[in-house]
Amino acid sequence: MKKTILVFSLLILALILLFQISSYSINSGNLKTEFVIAIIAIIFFIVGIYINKKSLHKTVVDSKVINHQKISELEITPREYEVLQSISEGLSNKEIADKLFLSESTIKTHVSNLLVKLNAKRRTQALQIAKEYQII
Amino acid sequence: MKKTILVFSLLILALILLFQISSYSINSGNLKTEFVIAIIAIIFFIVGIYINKKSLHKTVVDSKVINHQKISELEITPREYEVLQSISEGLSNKEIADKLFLSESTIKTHVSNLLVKLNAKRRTQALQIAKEYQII
DNA sequence: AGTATTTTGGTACTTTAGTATGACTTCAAA
DNA sequence: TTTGAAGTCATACTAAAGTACCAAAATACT
Repeated sequence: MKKTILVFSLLILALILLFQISSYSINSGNLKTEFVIAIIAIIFFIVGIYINKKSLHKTVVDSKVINHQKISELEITPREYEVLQSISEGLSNKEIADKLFLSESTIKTHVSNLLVKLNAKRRTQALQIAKEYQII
Repeated sequence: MKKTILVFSLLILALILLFQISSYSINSGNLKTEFVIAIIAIIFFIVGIYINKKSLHKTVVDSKVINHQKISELEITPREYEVLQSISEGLSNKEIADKLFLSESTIKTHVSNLLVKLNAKRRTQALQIAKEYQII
Protein backbone atom coordinates (compact mmCIF):
# COMPACT_ATOMS: atom_id res chain seq x y z
CA MET A 1 0.00 0.00 0.00
CA LYS A 2 2.80 2.38 0.88
CA LYS A 3 4.51 1.28 -2.30
CA THR A 4 1.39 2.07 -4.34
CA ILE A 5 1.20 5.61 -2.93
CA LEU A 6 4.86 6.19 -3.70
CA VAL A 7 4.50 4.93 -7.26
CA PHE A 8 1.47 7.10 -7.91
CA SER A 9 3.12 10.18 -6.42
CA LEU A 10 6.15 9.75 -8.62
CA LEU A 11 3.89 9.12 -11.60
CA ILE A 12 1.96 12.34 -11.04
CA LEU A 13 5.18 14.29 -10.57
CA ALA A 14 6.58 12.88 -13.80
CA LEU A 15 3.39 13.76 -15.67
CA ILE A 16 3.36 17.34 -14.42
CA LEU A 17 6.97 17.69 -15.47
CA LEU A 18 6.18 16.26 -18.88
CA PHE A 19 3.28 18.63 -19.17
CA GLN A 20 5.45 21.66 -18.53
CA ILE A 21 8.12 20.49 -20.94
CA SER A 22 5.49 19.98 -23.62
CA SER A 23 4.06 23.45 -23.27
CA TYR A 24 7.50 24.98 -23.32
CA SER A 25 8.61 22.97 -26.33
CA ILE A 26 5.57 23.93 -28.37
CA ASN A 27 5.79 27.59 -27.45
CA SER A 28 9.49 27.78 -28.17
CA GLY A 29 8.92 25.99 -31.46
CA ASN A 30 11.41 23.24 -30.78
CA LEU A 31 8.88 20.48 -31.40
CA LYS A 32 6.01 19.94 -33.73
CA THR A 33 2.63 20.29 -32.05
CA GLU A 34 1.21 17.05 -33.41
CA PHE A 35 4.18 15.15 -32.13
CA VAL A 36 3.83 16.46 -28.59
CA ILE A 37 0.12 15.77 -28.55
CA ALA A 38 0.72 12.23 -29.75
CA ILE A 39 3.27 11.60 -27.00
CA ILE A 40 0.92 12.97 -24.37
CA ALA A 41 -1.91 10.85 -25.73
CA ILE A 42 0.13 7.64 -25.67
CA ILE A 43 1.49 8.27 -22.19
CA PHE A 44 -1.91 8.97 -20.68
CA PHE A 45 -3.35 6.01 -22.54
CA ILE A 46 -0.76 3.73 -20.91
CA VAL A 47 -1.28 5.34 -17.51
CA GLY A 48 -5.02 4.73 -17.86
CA ILE A 49 -4.46 1.06 -18.60
CA TYR A 50 -2.00 0.72 -15.75
CA ILE A 51 -4.23 2.33 -13.13
CA ASN A 52 -7.21 0.33 -14.31
CA LYS A 53 -5.29 -2.91 -14.06
CA LYS A 54 -4.28 -2.13 -10.50
CA SER A 55 -7.80 -1.34 -9.34
CA LEU A 56 -9.61 -4.00 -11.37
CA HIS A 57 -7.54 -6.89 -10.09
CA LYS A 58 -8.77 -6.26 -6.60
CA THR A 59 -12.45 -6.14 -7.49
CA VAL A 60 -12.45 -9.05 -9.91
CA VAL A 61 -10.44 -11.41 -7.75
CA ASP A 62 -12.87 -10.66 -4.92
CA SER A 63 -15.77 -11.80 -7.09
CA LYS A 64 -16.38 -14.87 -4.99
CA VAL A 65 -20.02 -13.88 -4.61
CA ILE A 66 -22.05 -16.33 -2.57
CA ASN A 67 -25.65 -17.03 -3.42
CA HIS A 68 -27.18 -16.75 0.04
CA GLN A 69 -30.64 -17.04 -1.39
CA LYS A 70 -29.81 -20.48 -2.77
CA ILE A 71 -28.52 -21.58 0.63
CA SER A 72 -31.85 -20.86 2.31
CA GLU A 73 -33.69 -22.31 -0.67
CA LEU A 74 -31.92 -25.59 -0.05
CA GLU A 75 -32.76 -25.23 3.66
CA ILE A 76 -29.13 -25.55 4.66
CA THR A 77 -28.81 -24.51 8.29
CA PRO A 78 -25.95 -22.31 9.55
CA ARG A 79 -24.22 -25.22 11.24
CA GLU A 80 -24.52 -27.38 8.16
CA TYR A 81 -23.06 -24.58 6.09
CA GLU A 82 -20.08 -24.34 8.41
CA VAL A 83 -19.52 -28.05 7.88
CA LEU A 84 -19.83 -27.63 4.11
CA GLN A 85 -17.18 -24.94 4.15
CA SER A 86 -14.91 -27.16 6.21
CA ILE A 87 -15.37 -29.97 3.71
CA SER A 88 -14.29 -27.61 0.94
CA GLU A 89 -11.13 -26.94 2.92
CA GLY A 90 -10.35 -30.63 2.58
CA LEU A 91 -10.88 -31.54 6.23
CA SER A 92 -11.91 -34.98 7.48
CA ASN A 93 -14.94 -35.47 9.72
CA LYS A 94 -12.66 -35.83 12.72
CA GLU A 95 -10.81 -32.64 11.87
CA ILE A 96 -14.06 -30.73 11.41
CA ALA A 97 -15.25 -32.06 14.77
CA ASP A 98 -12.10 -30.80 16.48
CA LYS A 99 -12.31 -27.45 14.74
CA LEU A 100 -15.93 -26.87 15.80
CA PHE A 101 -15.56 -28.54 19.21
CA LEU A 102 -18.10 -31.23 18.38
CA SER A 103 -18.11 -35.02 18.25
CA GLU A 104 -17.49 -36.85 15.01
CA SER A 105 -21.01 -38.29 15.23
CA THR A 106 -22.47 -34.82 15.01
CA ILE A 107 -20.40 -34.01 11.96
CA LYS A 108 -21.54 -37.23 10.32
CA THR A 109 -25.14 -36.24 10.94
CA HIS A 110 -24.55 -32.81 9.41
CA VAL A 111 -22.74 -34.26 6.42
CA SER A 112 -25.50 -36.80 5.85
CA ASN A 113 -28.12 -34.04 5.94
CA LEU A 114 -26.03 -31.93 3.57
CA LEU A 115 -25.77 -34.77 1.09
CA VAL A 116 -29.55 -35.18 1.07
CA LYS A 117 -30.15 -31.43 0.69
CA LEU A 118 -27.59 -31.12 -2.10
CA ASN A 119 -28.73 -34.38 -3.67
CA ALA A 120 -25.19 -35.73 -3.61
CA LYS A 121 -23.83 -39.19 -2.95
CA ARG A 122 -20.40 -38.18 -1.74
CA ARG A 123 -18.77 -35.15 -0.16
CA THR A 124 -16.75 -34.52 -3.31
CA GLN A 125 -19.95 -34.44 -5.33
CA ALA A 126 -21.46 -32.12 -2.73
CA LEU A 127 -18.56 -29.75 -3.33
CA GLN A 128 -19.07 -29.81 -7.07
CA ILE A 129 -22.80 -29.14 -6.72
CA ALA A 130 -22.24 -26.42 -4.13
CA LYS A 131 -19.85 -24.72 -6.53
CA GLU A 132 -22.42 -24.86 -9.31
CA TYR A 133 -24.93 -23.21 -7.02
CA GLN A 134 -22.22 -20.70 -6.04
CA ILE A 135 -22.82 -21.24 -2.37
CA ILE A 136 -19.15 -21.84 -1.54
CA MET B 1 -18.20 -8.74 -31.04
CA LYS B 2 -19.58 -6.77 -33.99
CA LYS B 3 -20.66 -4.16 -31.50
CA THR B 4 -17.17 -3.94 -30.08
CA ILE B 5 -15.63 -3.38 -33.52
CA LEU B 6 -18.17 -0.66 -34.29
CA VAL B 7 -17.55 1.10 -30.98
CA PHE B 8 -13.79 1.02 -31.45
CA SER B 9 -14.01 2.26 -35.03
CA LEU B 10 -16.13 5.22 -34.00
CA LEU B 11 -13.77 5.85 -31.10
CA ILE B 12 -10.73 5.94 -33.35
CA LEU B 13 -12.50 8.23 -35.82
CA ALA B 14 -13.50 10.59 -33.02
CA LEU B 15 -9.95 10.66 -31.72
CA ILE B 16 -8.44 11.44 -35.11
CA LEU B 17 -10.96 14.21 -35.54
CA LEU B 18 -10.13 15.57 -32.10
CA PHE B 19 -6.47 15.37 -32.95
CA GLN B 20 -6.90 17.47 -36.07
CA ILE B 21 -9.05 20.02 -34.31
CA SER B 22 -6.45 20.33 -31.57
CA SER B 23 -3.60 20.97 -33.97
CA TYR B 24 -5.67 23.50 -35.86
CA SER B 25 -6.81 25.29 -32.73
CA ILE B 26 -3.32 25.64 -31.37
CA ASN B 27 -1.86 26.80 -34.67
CA SER B 28 -4.63 29.34 -35.23
CA GLY B 29 -4.26 30.57 -31.66
CA ASN B 30 -7.89 30.05 -30.75
CA LEU B 31 -7.05 27.88 -27.75
CA LYS B 32 -4.36 27.85 -25.16
CA THR B 33 -1.80 25.08 -25.65
CA GLU B 34 -1.96 23.82 -22.07
CA PHE B 35 -5.71 23.51 -22.27
CA VAL B 36 -5.62 21.39 -25.41
CA ILE B 37 -2.96 19.12 -24.02
CA ALA B 38 -4.96 18.67 -20.82
CA ILE B 39 -8.07 17.70 -22.80
CA ILE B 40 -6.11 15.22 -24.89
CA ALA B 41 -4.53 13.74 -21.78
CA ILE B 42 -7.87 13.27 -20.01
CA ILE B 43 -9.55 11.76 -23.06
CA PHE B 44 -6.79 9.24 -23.69
CA PHE B 45 -6.67 8.44 -20.01
CA ILE B 46 -10.38 7.57 -20.08
CA VAL B 47 -10.00 5.63 -23.32
CA GLY B 48 -7.16 3.65 -21.74
CA ILE B 49 -9.31 2.74 -18.77
CA TYR B 50 -12.25 1.84 -20.99
CA ILE B 51 -10.28 -0.41 -23.33
CA ASN B 52 -8.54 -2.09 -20.45
CA LYS B 53 -11.85 -2.81 -18.75
CA LYS B 54 -13.21 -4.38 -21.92
CA SER B 55 -10.23 -6.60 -22.53
CA LEU B 56 -9.57 -7.47 -18.91
CA HIS B 57 -13.09 -8.67 -18.25
CA LYS B 58 -12.69 -11.30 -20.88
CA THR B 59 -9.35 -12.56 -19.65
CA VAL B 60 -10.30 -12.49 -16.00
CA VAL B 61 -13.65 -14.23 -16.45
CA ASP B 62 -11.78 -16.77 -18.55
CA SER B 63 -9.29 -17.10 -15.72
CA LYS B 64 -9.81 -20.81 -15.48
CA VAL B 65 -6.25 -20.84 -16.69
CA ILE B 66 -4.50 -24.05 -15.86
CA ASN B 67 -0.94 -23.96 -14.66
CA HIS B 68 0.48 -26.70 -16.87
CA GLN B 69 3.96 -25.93 -15.66
CA LYS B 70 2.95 -26.74 -12.11
CA ILE B 71 1.45 -30.05 -13.21
CA SER B 72 4.74 -31.21 -14.67
CA GLU B 73 6.60 -29.75 -11.71
CA LEU B 74 4.58 -32.03 -9.45
CA GLU B 75 5.31 -34.89 -11.86
CA ILE B 76 1.64 -35.64 -12.30
CA THR B 77 1.23 -37.97 -15.27
CA PRO B 78 -1.52 -37.52 -17.89
CA ARG B 79 -3.50 -40.46 -16.57
CA GLU B 80 -3.24 -39.24 -13.01
CA TYR B 81 -4.41 -35.83 -14.15
CA GLU B 82 -7.47 -37.38 -15.77
CA VAL B 83 -8.27 -39.04 -12.47
CA LEU B 84 -7.77 -35.76 -10.62
CA GLN B 85 -10.24 -34.04 -12.92
CA SER B 86 -12.73 -36.85 -12.39
CA ILE B 87 -12.38 -36.47 -8.63
CA SER B 88 -13.20 -32.78 -8.97
CA GLU B 89 -16.38 -33.80 -10.77
CA GLY B 90 -17.40 -35.60 -7.60
CA LEU B 91 -17.04 -39.13 -8.96
CA SER B 92 -16.27 -42.20 -6.85
CA ASN B 93 -13.37 -44.51 -7.66
CA LYS B 94 -15.78 -47.00 -9.18
CA GLU B 95 -17.40 -44.34 -11.35
CA ILE B 96 -14.03 -43.09 -12.53
CA ALA B 97 -13.05 -46.66 -13.36
CA ASP B 98 -16.19 -47.11 -15.49
CA LYS B 99 -15.66 -43.75 -17.19
CA LEU B 100 -12.07 -44.53 -18.16
CA PHE B 101 -12.68 -48.26 -18.79
CA LEU B 102 -10.29 -49.29 -16.04
CA SER B 103 -10.52 -51.38 -12.90
CA GLU B 104 -11.15 -49.77 -9.54
CA SER B 105 -7.73 -51.02 -8.42
CA THR B 106 -6.04 -48.94 -11.06
CA ILE B 107 -7.94 -45.85 -9.98
CA LYS B 108 -6.96 -46.46 -6.39
CA THR B 109 -3.33 -46.65 -7.45
CA HIS B 110 -3.61 -43.38 -9.36
CA VAL B 111 -5.40 -41.67 -6.48
CA SER B 112 -2.80 -42.88 -4.01
CA ASN B 113 -0.01 -41.53 -6.20
CA LEU B 114 -1.85 -38.23 -6.61
CA LEU B 115 -2.23 -37.84 -2.85
CA VAL B 116 1.50 -38.31 -2.39
CA LYS B 117 2.38 -35.88 -5.18
CA LEU B 118 -0.04 -33.26 -3.91
CA ASN B 119 0.93 -33.94 -0.31
CA ALA B 120 -2.71 -34.53 0.64
CA LYS B 121 -4.33 -36.97 3.02
CA ARG B 122 -7.73 -37.14 1.36
CA ARG B 123 -9.19 -36.56 -2.07
CA THR B 124 -11.03 -33.49 -0.82
CA GLN B 125 -7.77 -32.02 0.40
CA ALA B 126 -6.20 -32.90 -2.94
CA LEU B 127 -8.91 -30.84 -4.62
CA GLN B 128 -8.28 -27.86 -2.38
CA ILE B 129 -4.52 -28.03 -2.99
CA ALA B 130 -4.99 -28.52 -6.74
CA LYS B 131 -7.17 -25.41 -6.83
CA GLU B 132 -4.52 -23.43 -5.00
CA TYR B 133 -1.97 -24.51 -7.57
CA GLN B 134 -4.52 -23.67 -10.28
CA ILE B 135 -4.10 -27.02 -11.94
CA ILE B 136 -7.84 -27.78 -12.08
C1' DA C 1 -46.21 -22.40 27.77
C1' DG C 2 -46.08 -25.01 23.79
C1' DT C 3 -44.43 -26.18 19.25
C1' DA C 4 -41.06 -26.52 15.61
C1' DT C 5 -36.45 -26.32 14.28
C1' DT C 6 -31.76 -26.77 15.09
C1' DT C 7 -28.06 -28.82 17.19
C1' DT C 8 -26.02 -32.31 19.39
C1' DG C 9 -24.64 -37.15 20.07
C1' DG C 10 -24.90 -42.23 20.27
C1' DT C 11 -24.90 -47.26 18.30
C1' DA C 12 -24.56 -50.44 14.73
C1' DC C 13 -23.83 -51.19 10.30
C1' DT C 14 -22.38 -50.90 5.12
C1' DT C 15 -19.79 -48.80 1.74
C1' DT C 16 -15.87 -46.17 -0.05
C1' DA C 17 -11.43 -44.61 0.31
C1' DG C 18 -6.80 -45.24 0.95
C1' DT C 19 -2.17 -48.03 1.92
C1' DA C 20 1.24 -51.44 1.00
C1' DT C 21 3.15 -54.52 -1.91
C1' DG C 22 4.01 -57.05 -5.90
C1' DA C 23 3.62 -58.22 -10.73
C1' DC C 24 3.05 -57.72 -15.66
C1' DT C 25 2.93 -54.79 -20.00
C1' DT C 26 3.99 -51.10 -23.05
C1' DC C 27 6.73 -47.75 -24.96
C1' DA C 28 10.29 -44.43 -25.54
C1' DA C 29 15.01 -43.09 -24.78
C1' DA C 30 19.87 -44.13 -23.87
C1' DT D 1 18.89 -54.01 -26.07
C1' DT D 2 18.43 -52.74 -21.53
C1' DT D 3 16.68 -49.29 -18.59
C1' DG D 4 13.08 -46.55 -16.71
C1' DA D 5 8.74 -44.39 -16.59
C1' DA D 6 3.91 -45.02 -17.15
C1' DG D 7 0.06 -47.67 -16.91
C1' DT D 8 -2.45 -51.60 -15.60
C1' DC D 9 -4.39 -54.84 -12.06
C1' DA D 10 -4.67 -57.87 -7.90
C1' DT D 11 -4.80 -59.09 -2.87
C1' DA D 12 -5.17 -57.95 1.79
C1' DC D 13 -5.57 -54.79 4.91
C1' DT D 14 -6.86 -50.32 7.74
C1' DA D 15 -9.21 -46.05 7.93
C1' DA D 16 -12.62 -43.00 6.81
C1' DA D 17 -17.10 -41.94 5.08
C1' DG D 18 -21.77 -42.56 4.99
C1' DT D 19 -26.63 -44.64 6.43
C1' DA D 20 -30.34 -45.59 9.53
C1' DC D 21 -32.46 -44.81 13.52
C1' DC D 22 -33.01 -42.86 17.73
C1' DA D 23 -33.07 -39.35 21.39
C1' DA D 24 -32.11 -35.44 24.23
C1' DA D 25 -30.67 -30.75 24.65
C1' DA D 26 -30.99 -25.89 23.16
C1' DT D 27 -33.20 -22.08 20.47
C1' DA D 28 -36.64 -19.71 18.18
C1' DC D 29 -41.28 -18.42 17.39
C1' DT D 30 -46.04 -17.89 18.39
